Amino acid sequence: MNLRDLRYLLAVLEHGHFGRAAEACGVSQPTLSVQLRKLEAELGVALLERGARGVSATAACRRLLPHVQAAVAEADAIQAEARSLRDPLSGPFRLGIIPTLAPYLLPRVLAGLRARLPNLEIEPWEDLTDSLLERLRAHDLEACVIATEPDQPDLLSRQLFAEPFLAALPPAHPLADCATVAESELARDILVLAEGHCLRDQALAVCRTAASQPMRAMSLVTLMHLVAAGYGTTLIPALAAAAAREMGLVVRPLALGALRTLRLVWRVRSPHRAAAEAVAESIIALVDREFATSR
Amino acid sequence: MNLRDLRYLLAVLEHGHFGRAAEACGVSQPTLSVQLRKLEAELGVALLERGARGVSATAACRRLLPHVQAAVAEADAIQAEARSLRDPLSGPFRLGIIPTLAPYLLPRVLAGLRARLPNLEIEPWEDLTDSLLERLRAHDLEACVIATEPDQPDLLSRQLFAEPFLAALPPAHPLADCATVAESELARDILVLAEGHCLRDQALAVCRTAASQPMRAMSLVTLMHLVAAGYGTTLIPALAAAAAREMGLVVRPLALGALRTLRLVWRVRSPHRAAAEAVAESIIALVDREFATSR
DNA sequence: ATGTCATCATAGATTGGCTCTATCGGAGGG
DNA sequence: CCCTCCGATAGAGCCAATCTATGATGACAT
Repeated sequence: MNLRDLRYLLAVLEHGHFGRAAEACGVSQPTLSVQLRKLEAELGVALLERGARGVSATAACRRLLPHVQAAVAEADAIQAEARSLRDPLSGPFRLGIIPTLAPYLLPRVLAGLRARLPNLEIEPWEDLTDSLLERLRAHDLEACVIATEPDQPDLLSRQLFAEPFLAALPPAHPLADCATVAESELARDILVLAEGHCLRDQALAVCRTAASQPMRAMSLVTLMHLVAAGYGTTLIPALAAAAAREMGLVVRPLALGALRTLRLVWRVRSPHRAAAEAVAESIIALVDREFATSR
Repeated sequence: MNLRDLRYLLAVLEHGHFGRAAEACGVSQPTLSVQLRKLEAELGVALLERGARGVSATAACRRLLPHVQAAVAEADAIQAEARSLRDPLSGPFRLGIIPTLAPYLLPRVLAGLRARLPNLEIEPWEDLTDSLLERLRAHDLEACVIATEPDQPDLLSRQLFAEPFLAALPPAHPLADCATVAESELARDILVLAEGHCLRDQALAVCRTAASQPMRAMSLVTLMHLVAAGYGTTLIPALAAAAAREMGLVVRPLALGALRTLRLVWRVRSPHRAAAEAVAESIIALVDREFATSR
C-alpha cells in the first residue's frame, strides 16, 4: 500500500470524478484508474462505485475512510513538523546542568537564550556529572554543562567561563572580618556536599583537606542553611554568592583565588553540534562579566 | 514520502542496527541506507545518528516519531479493516488468555474453534490480566479471555461461562473427608498465587483472609505441587480439577459455591468484532456443560 | 433509433527509482 | 597495529508508475 494511492483515493472521493481528481493530483486520468484498481485489488475490497454520472464511495470505502484520512494527515504532519525542524537551531534540546550551577546560571541565561535562539526548545535537566555524561552518551541529552573536563574521546567540549570559588561564612565567624579568607583557615570547619558532586571534590582539593562532617547535604541551599545556622563554613561558586548573601551569609574571596571552569559538552558526532555551539556562545555572552573571565 | 520508508525508519529505530533492521524488513542493508538517506534529504532533517556501535534517533526524529508511528498504524488499520471486510471470520486472531485458564481451556476448545472458524488463525497468548489488557489496547491482541470485568469504555466484553472454585487438598488433610469444604476452614492454610494473578485476589476474597505464606508461586501447577507435598491447601478453578486429581489431590466443592465468570474482551471499534463474537459463541458452545452455566 | 457527449478502462511504450551484489571506508576493541 | 563490525557507495537490473492514444459504455437529445 502506498500513501500516494491513498491520496488518489481521497481526491477521487472529493471530486467524484476521475478526470478532475487527476488534474488536482497533477497526473493523468488513466493513472488514477489504474492505481485505484490496484488498490482495490490489494485490499480485496471494492472502494468505488463507478456510475455513468460520477463516482461514489462504497460502504466498505466509508468504513476505511477515517483510517485513510488519518494516515494521510499523519504523513502531512510529518512533513509540516520536519519543515519546522529543518533549522539546526530549532527543535527540542535537552541540556543537562550540574546542581551546583543550575539554579544560579539558568535564571541569568534562559531568557537570553530564548531571545537569541527562539526556535530552540531548551529543556534543562539537572543531575550529577556522572549521570549527565551517562545520559549524554545514551542520547538522552543533547549537551550538558559540567565543571570538569570529560576525557572520553567520543565527547567534545567548549569552555564557557571560569567561576571563582568564594568562602561563605556565618556573620559571627572569626574569619568574617577578613577581606580575604585563606584556604587553610577555611578548611578547619568546612562543610561539603555529598559524594558525586564535583564541587565536593573541588572544595576539598582547594582546602587540601578531607571531609569529616557526618551530614550528607544534597544541595548547595542545604549547605548554606547549615552555614547560616552556624554549623561551619563552606566554599561556594561565585554565581551562588547573591543567594548566599540573601540568606545572611558573609561571602569573601579566597586568598589564592581558586576557580572552576564550566564547559558545555556534546557528542562528537551529534547532529546538534551547531545548536550546542550556539548555546555555548550565547551562554558566554550572557553570563555576567563581574566575575567571569570568558574563555 | 512513502509508507515503506517510514516502516524502514521504525525498523532501524527498533533494532538500532541497519543490518538487522534490513533483515526484519526483508530487504538488503544498502536499501535501508539509501532509502533512509533519501527520507532525511526529503524531510531536510537528520533523523538518525550513526555511531560506530549502533544507530539512534535524533531529537528531531523523536519529535516526528509519534506521527510516523501513527501513519504506519493507520495504514495497518486500513489493511486490517479491509481484511475483515473481505471476510470477517478470517485472518490472524491473537487471543490473550490468563495463565490460570489457558492450559485447561485451550485443549478443550482449540480444535473445535478451528473446525467452526477454519479461516481464523487463532494465536493464543498467555499473560496476566493487566498485561493482556495493555496489549489489547495497544492492538497487540485482537481479544482476550479474563476473569474480571474491564470497566474501560473503549473495551467491550461478552460473558463466556461461569467457572466454580473448588478446594484442592492433600489426601491426608483433615478436610479431605468432608463432602464440601467451608471457606473459612480452607482459609486456615491456603496457598495462593503471586501478585498479579486475578485468581490470587479472588481466592483471598472467597476465603475472607489475607495472604501469609512466604512463597511466590507463579503458576497453578506449582501451587498444586506444593499442596500435593503437604504444604497447605488451595483453591482452584473447576477446569483445573482434572489436572489436580491426576496429581493426587483431593478436590471438593466449596460450601458456598463461589465461582468466577470468564469473559471475552475486545476493543469497541475493533475490525475483528465479528470474529470476536464468533469466538465467544464457539467457546460457549464448546465448553463442557458439566460445570459451566452458559448464558 | 441513433448520434453525440461524457466518462472511465485498456494498451503499449517510456522512464524513474527501488533493490540487488560487491566493495569501500572508518571507528573501536583486542 | 591489526582485525572486525557496520554503514556508505557504486553500478547494474528490474519492476512499476506514468504517459499518450484509443476503446468501451451508458446517458441524453433529436
